[in-house]
Amino acid sequence: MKSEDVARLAGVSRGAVSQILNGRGERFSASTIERVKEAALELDYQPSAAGRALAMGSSDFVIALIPNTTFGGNLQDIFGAATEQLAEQGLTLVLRLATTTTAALGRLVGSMAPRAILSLTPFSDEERELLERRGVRAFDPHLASEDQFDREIGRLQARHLIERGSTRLAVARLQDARQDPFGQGREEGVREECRRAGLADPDVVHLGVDLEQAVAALDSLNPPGIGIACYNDDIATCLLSAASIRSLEVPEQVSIIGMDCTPLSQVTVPRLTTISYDVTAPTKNMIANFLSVLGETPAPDGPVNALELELMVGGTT
Amino acid sequence: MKSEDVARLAGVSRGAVSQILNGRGERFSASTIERVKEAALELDYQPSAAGRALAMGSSDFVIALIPNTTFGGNLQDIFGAATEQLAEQGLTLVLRLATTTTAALGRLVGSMAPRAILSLTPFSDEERELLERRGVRAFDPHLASEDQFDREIGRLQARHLIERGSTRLAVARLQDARQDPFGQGREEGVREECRRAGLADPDVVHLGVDLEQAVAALDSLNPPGIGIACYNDDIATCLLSAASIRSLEVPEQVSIIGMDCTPLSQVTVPRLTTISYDVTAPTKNMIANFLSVLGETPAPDGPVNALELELMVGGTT
DNA sequence: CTGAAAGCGCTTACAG
DNA sequence: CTGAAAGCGCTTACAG
Repeated sequence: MKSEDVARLAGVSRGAVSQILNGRGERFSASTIERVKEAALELDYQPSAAGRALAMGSSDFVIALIPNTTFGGNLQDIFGAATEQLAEQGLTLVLRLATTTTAALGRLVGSMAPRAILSLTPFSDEERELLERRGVRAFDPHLASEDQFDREIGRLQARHLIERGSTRLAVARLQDARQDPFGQGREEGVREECRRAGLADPDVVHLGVDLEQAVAALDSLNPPGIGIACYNDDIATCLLSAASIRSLEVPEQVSIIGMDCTPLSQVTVPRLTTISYDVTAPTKNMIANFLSVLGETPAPDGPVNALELELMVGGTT
Repeated sequence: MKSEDVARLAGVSRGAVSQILNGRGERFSASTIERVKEAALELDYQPSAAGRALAMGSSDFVIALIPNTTFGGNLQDIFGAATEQLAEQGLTLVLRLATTTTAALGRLVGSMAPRAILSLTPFSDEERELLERRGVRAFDPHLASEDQFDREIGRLQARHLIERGSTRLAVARLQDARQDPFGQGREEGVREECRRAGLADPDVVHLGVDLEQAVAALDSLNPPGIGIACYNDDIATCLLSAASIRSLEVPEQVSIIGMDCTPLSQVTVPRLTTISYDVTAPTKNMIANFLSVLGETPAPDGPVNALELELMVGGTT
């Protein structure tokens, strides 16, 4: 099914088909336009992505890079809508696992010639420079300052723990450094609040989702009398189990606050205190941003940098 | 950076560059081959995907369809290795959210002309037929019988509960039918084992990851004295919390078995009894299968249909 | 053993 | 208002 077939059925040239189907057909008569569109529909014509890309110098692909990190929302929530919005603009959203090296990213965009590339995590300077050099538009959640954002999360956790009476804080980070990209910023946020409140610097423990590790980590913090700001809800849940094993009362002897507000975090006993953060929001902003840059949609109205954090007070603080 | 640049630098024609870089350059002298390869490296030459696709009639893309369902493994585990294996064959693996309609699938393959399409869930007959008609190779985990597989899981859960002394069984499925594609088969597996053991048919409850629902569901099963086979570990964890809220002893008064062996399921108190299933295995099989069909790799040795289920006995049964 | 030419399906100036 | 032609970057018969 090529454009020639459509042209023949509609009784026009291939050029006309192209113009009309791409919305640049003002100069054709209404009846011609109608005929061509019907022919395309009739034949279920799908323009060849390769043909278009070659002629236009860049493909209709938009690449979304998926980071290694696990994160709150599931892909469907994040990219389901975007896939369709972009399809309406004639663009094809494809997902790729985040490349490990900048060189690999170069190969990817070199061969695909995507219209744009989106990333759920900020691009490095090196990547950004490469993409610019190759003329590929790059978009990332691009918070005012990613680091600032993580600090804010840490501060929020710490403030809440302190409000609830903790006088000794700790930070529980992930053992696997690859999964812990935000740990540093959050730790600093907690430290800041400790100082502001005149408390000692927080102890820091690293652990995975593992009960033995959690018990060891908890022991090392010398409970009772500790408030723990956790990297995520999974870690918080582990520590909650560890407290139960050590027969420590939560929140009286050990306070715990998580991050993400995962579904499971809300079914623990007691229910976990955590911070809810809508991952889909910044992504939606990113997509809206991208579409507006394409000039095909009005600019997004909401501020891109809003920190949509909500404290969910449960029974662990 | 086009093949012409490489040709010029190496002092050969574009055709020669193409042949040599694609491994069909036996007929050229070793020194020519060397020169061309060096020139390509030197210029960091990336063949245009569009150019290749147009000339060859099909692109180098391999599409992997990601289902809506949440499932055990994370994407990185499942597709990280595959991305690289395919890259070695010159193929580009891209991920797409599973299309909602067969028509959308048709548009996708129509425009992308992928070399093959993989799906984590079996293709429907309609989809399979469409893909065949379009000449796109389709691969799915393609278990001996998907349904058979789910039955086996249900049976395994039920047998274990019965072994452990449960004389009254129940099945806990997901409330959201879209997330519950395997529920029916598993329920039947449980029912089968009940009959075989001379027990009454299992009660069936539907719930989401929600504590209130879990408590209500548990109440409706008239504990104590019930063994519950759960759709997944999240549901099992919910019910475990519900039992705690109702002060029911686990496993003495309520037995619970999950499915998936998620990390969090192994840090509950008591630790959840569940079934571990390596999602990456069938996917690896699928990829190996695909590569062998490409004729570029020896056929996979392992049986594709092995049911890699392992009972993980914890403290809830 | 190597190069020149045609063609893949599309779009876009350009000529009528 | 419409069509014929050139060109996008590649591969593949084919001619030398």
